[in-house]
Amino acid sequence: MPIDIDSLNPAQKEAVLCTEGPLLVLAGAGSGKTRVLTYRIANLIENLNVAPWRILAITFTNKAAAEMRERLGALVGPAARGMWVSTFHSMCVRIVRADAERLGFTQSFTIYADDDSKRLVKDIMAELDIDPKRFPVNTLRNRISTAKNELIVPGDFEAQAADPIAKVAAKVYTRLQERLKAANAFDFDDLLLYAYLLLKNHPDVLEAYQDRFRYLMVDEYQDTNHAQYAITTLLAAKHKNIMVVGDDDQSIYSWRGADIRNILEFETDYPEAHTVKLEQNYRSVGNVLAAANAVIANNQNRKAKKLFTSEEDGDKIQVYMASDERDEGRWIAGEIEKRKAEGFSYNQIAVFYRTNAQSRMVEDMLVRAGVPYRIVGGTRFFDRAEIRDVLAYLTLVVNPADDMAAKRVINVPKRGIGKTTIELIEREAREMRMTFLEAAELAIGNDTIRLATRKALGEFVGLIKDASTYGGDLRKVVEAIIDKSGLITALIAEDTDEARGRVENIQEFLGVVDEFVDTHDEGDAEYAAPTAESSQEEAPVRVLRANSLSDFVEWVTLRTDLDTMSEDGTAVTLMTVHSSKGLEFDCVFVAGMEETLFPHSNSANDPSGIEEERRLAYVAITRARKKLYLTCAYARQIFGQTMANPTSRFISEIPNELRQTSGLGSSGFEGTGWEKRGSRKGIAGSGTEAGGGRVFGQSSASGPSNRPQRGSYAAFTRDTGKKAAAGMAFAAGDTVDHKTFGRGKIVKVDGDTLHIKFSKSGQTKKLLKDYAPIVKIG
DNA sequence: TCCACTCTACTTTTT
DNA sequence: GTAGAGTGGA
Repeated sequence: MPIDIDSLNPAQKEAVLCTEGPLLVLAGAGSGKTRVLTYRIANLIENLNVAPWRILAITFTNKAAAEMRERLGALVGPAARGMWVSTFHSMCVRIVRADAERLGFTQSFTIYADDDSKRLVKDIMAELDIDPKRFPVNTLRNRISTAKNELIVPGDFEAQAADPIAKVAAKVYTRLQERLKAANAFDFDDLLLYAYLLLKNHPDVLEAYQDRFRYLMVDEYQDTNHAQYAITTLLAAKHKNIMVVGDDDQSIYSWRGADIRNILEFETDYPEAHTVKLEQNYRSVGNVLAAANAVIANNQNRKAKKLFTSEEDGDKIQVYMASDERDEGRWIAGEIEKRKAEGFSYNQIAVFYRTNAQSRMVEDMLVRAGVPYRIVGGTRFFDRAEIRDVLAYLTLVVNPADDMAAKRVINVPKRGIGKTTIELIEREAREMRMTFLEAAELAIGNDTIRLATRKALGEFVGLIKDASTYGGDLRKVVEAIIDKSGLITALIAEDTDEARGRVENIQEFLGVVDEFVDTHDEGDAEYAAPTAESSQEEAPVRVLRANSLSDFVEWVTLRTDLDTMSEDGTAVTLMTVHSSKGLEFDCVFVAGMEETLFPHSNSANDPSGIEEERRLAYVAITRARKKLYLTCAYARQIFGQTMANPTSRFISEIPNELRQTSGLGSSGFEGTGWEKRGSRKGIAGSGTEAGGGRVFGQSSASGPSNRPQRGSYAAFTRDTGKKAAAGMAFAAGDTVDHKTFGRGKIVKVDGDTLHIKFSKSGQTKKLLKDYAPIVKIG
């Protein structure tokens, strides 16, 4: 299939045809950089006869990788399969896995997701007797993470630790690495760190990769941190065929260690580098682009460039000043409906916000307006307790040395193995230098423990051991493990809506298994890492096998909700500005455009912080193809307190003639309808009979069945006149449903105070009728 | 050992 | 306003 290079503009063409030597592509937002990347690869394969497996393309998200693979498939057909198109993290897993023994790990290592590693750090702090009040877990973790991203190993970190926090962090860091190694596990940062160390310290390994990958391409280069920079530099050192694509104006991850200098100084690193600027924007209408240019022009530290378009001007940027966040959400919902009536699809509309916490009110208002939506990020599917439990079981089967996983589920569901027993096992494990699971097995014969507990231990250990012998169909294996774990049985026994929701989530998880099996069949494009021993001409071998539990666990740990964002179903997309990078929508709303929120107060103090916030604003604006809305609220509840903050400077940085302002009392919304009714949560619930849609706010732990992703919008249809609790009449004898306490009966009404006896707890509580999240159901 | 209640800190962004 | 940790009672 010949590729049509003439369809590219001159700058794009230049980037595609410049295949040898270092190349820096400065690609403005919407300038067709993915097209350039894919065409460049296709050109290498089709016209220059480069073997696909000599090409390495690195992206930041799995979604971007998948998209690129798909586009390449369309351009070059099956040849695309031999290529490594992956994220930094999955590439590093592959590299590290191939030579795990050299790093002191075994091939069956597992990866600690964020909360696992946090638990581990807490554990270590307890072990080292560190006061979490003086040294907050997250502060220490950030220090350690930064160190790892800077490729500083514990020894060096300890040596250069100056302040008290660093000294403590150094101790924790040292112990953390020991514990991780003992658990045969890596955390996210370790994947990069160890991949680097492997390449750095083993010249034979490095050479194998250098010879294998003659052409390197790195997307979103502005977001690379030092470790990623060092890895690519090593890989490219021999042949110097490295192309990096990025936009310094879209660098929004410096807090995560991304170093904008990597892109700004590319030309210093490679003096012979060729540079191409892509400045024609094919995405946005003129006014949107002009607004973006105007905002970003306020940044000092950037490479000069100015995007242009041949599109028409389009509508002005709409600025809406709401009275508060409720009004803001309501207005957004109303505008969405108007655009929908004009023919926009919900799929092409997105609402962005700076912080996840803001999503609540927007969600609430969309629910009330009957607008279907899906949330990307925030309380993530894979972070839900029940899903993490299932994952812990699977992880433990793959890697029995994973102590965090073992401790997580040894008493989930409840088996009567309590704190005392767990501490005993831990002590034993430490003294005998064995894994937690081994120590647990040993404890079965320990007659200082109650017989019932020992029996439970035996069952638990037995179930993990048995599970490792299961074979065959992956889905069957996973189902069997879940079944034997007793998780579902226990949840069903709970017999609450919440538990039913959790069961649903676990069932949905099985759908994820199917997805893995489906996407890792014949058409898969993942190939084995070369090891130092393997000959470089060896035919590539696929490594992510569709029927392998360990491969599934790896895949699932490295994926995020963003990757799961399904296209099916029609719904408005809600997400943080950060998650929006790389996406585009016809119609974009950015909520919360106020000082202290956006720019966020945490960034207000230093100029570089403000510049990053401004880049974030730039990213948000440039996602819009046709229509852009910026909204702010005069007053907003932050932390339960009402705050009034001035309008974001980013709004005033947009020239007056490009924007159109409305709001603040002008729309006559006062007391007109559904948006005013009731307290924020729970009131819109349309009854709570089994199967009825509960519409309680999407709080992470309490509403497992409320996750509005993946097409489950049934619960989010328009609320047809259920009364709010405020103003609702209650009488003794009424049955009500409470958001957290479940069903209860009103035993007494005392003015505004309701005395409700809840059947689940058997307790009687006093609740205020206007504020309690309750619905009358009979 | 488990449960329920109280208190506190939290909210920037995530591969 | 809320999730998580910590505490004390059953």
